Amino acid sequence: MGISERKQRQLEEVRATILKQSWQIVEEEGWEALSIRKIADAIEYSTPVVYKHFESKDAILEAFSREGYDRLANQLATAKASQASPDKQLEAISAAYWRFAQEHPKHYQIMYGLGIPTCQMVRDIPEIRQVSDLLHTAIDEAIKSGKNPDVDGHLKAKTFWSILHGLVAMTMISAPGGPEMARRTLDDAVQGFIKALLN
Amino acid sequence: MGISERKQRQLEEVRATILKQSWQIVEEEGWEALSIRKIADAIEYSTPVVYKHFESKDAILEAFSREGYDRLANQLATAKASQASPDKQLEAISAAYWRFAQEHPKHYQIMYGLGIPTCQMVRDIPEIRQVSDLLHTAIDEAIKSGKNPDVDGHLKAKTFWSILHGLVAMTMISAPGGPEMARRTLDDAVQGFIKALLN
DNA sequence: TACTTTTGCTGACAGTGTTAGTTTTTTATC
DNA sequence: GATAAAAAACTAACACTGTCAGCAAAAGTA
Repeated sequence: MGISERKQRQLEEVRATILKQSWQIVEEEGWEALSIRKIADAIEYSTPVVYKHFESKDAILEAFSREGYDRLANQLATAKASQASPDKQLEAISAAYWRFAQEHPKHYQIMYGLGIPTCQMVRDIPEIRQVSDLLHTAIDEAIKSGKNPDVDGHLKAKTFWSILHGLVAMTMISAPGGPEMARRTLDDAVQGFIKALLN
Repeated sequence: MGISERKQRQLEEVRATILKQSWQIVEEEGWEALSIRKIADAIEYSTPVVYKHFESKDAILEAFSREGYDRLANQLATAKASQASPDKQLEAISAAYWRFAQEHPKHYQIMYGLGIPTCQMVRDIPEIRQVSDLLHTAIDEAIKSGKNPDVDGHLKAKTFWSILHGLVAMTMISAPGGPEMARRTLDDAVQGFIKALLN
């Protein structure tokens, strides 16, 4: 009965090929150039085959969005683990966040809907929780280690995330002065935030 | 020879109607629902007429983007003028920035390409300079009034703008806890920023 | 081999931005 | 007022898009 297993394998193989070829199109021509027909052409199947694996084009975008959040969470986690003190951890996290956006701009764009029509419901993608939780715990730990342990961690986590995203987004849409200037801006903002956080 | 003047007037009238009807479509159905054919239908002309007034759909989007930056600049200017001390001015500016995004979310979306395919070249829209200049002078004045007059104004202005945009963008794409929570986050971040700015 | 199920393809629908070519309307001249 | 010239607007198409119903082909089962 290994026959249905082979079918299963082939099915997932096609699914993987769809994602792989889609990604190549996105990297080469950008998100707006990604179309179902182009995907079908690349995987050498007809268009309805794509719909056997993904309910809609939005579902494909969502898959990449999830993948992006997953990778981001991992990179933030290793960055956090690389440091001992909570304030150094926050610095490492912000650096990793920035690096992720620089190295995977296409991913970042769908994740945050920067200039491309995003799949709605970005919010309830479960992979986002990983990132959210990580930031929250990092902030909470930093607060505990600071001189003012009764600040609102939820509020501070939101602020932190907003600062990070704000700088990345502004850099992506205006992109002047190269990433050098933006990187210095990020460091400045994060330093100020941490200082205020720890009192 | 008032005949060509009347023509001119009629021409600009049609142009204004295009923008007006387009805006109504956007408000009612969102940016992704705005199409040339729908505009043509609304203004009761055929599609090529739209192209007599706007080179492309992107040009229409750009017009709204410019309008948005123009209004934002005005609102920030009056907010700034409402306060005397530089730190209060920064507070007023951030509040006005927030208010603009809340009251004109559709405008904000094209201006910063949040989830909609933006006209590229967002950066060299001249109206942006108004906003940019205003923020820079406000920051510079605050720096002069502070205890540390040799901090990098350009850097701080970028940070300030990024914080503002970051909070607005995060609120728009995730939109949890209502604007109440986000507003508190903004106040917190801005307070921290101003404190660090003035030393 | 005959039947059934799965799989994939063709072709269509309704929509998009954009433009070439043609018709209608308006203007100026006689 | 009729007529030729210029301006304006329209029709129809091209090349796309996401999506899906209906049909042909291949694969599995008996």
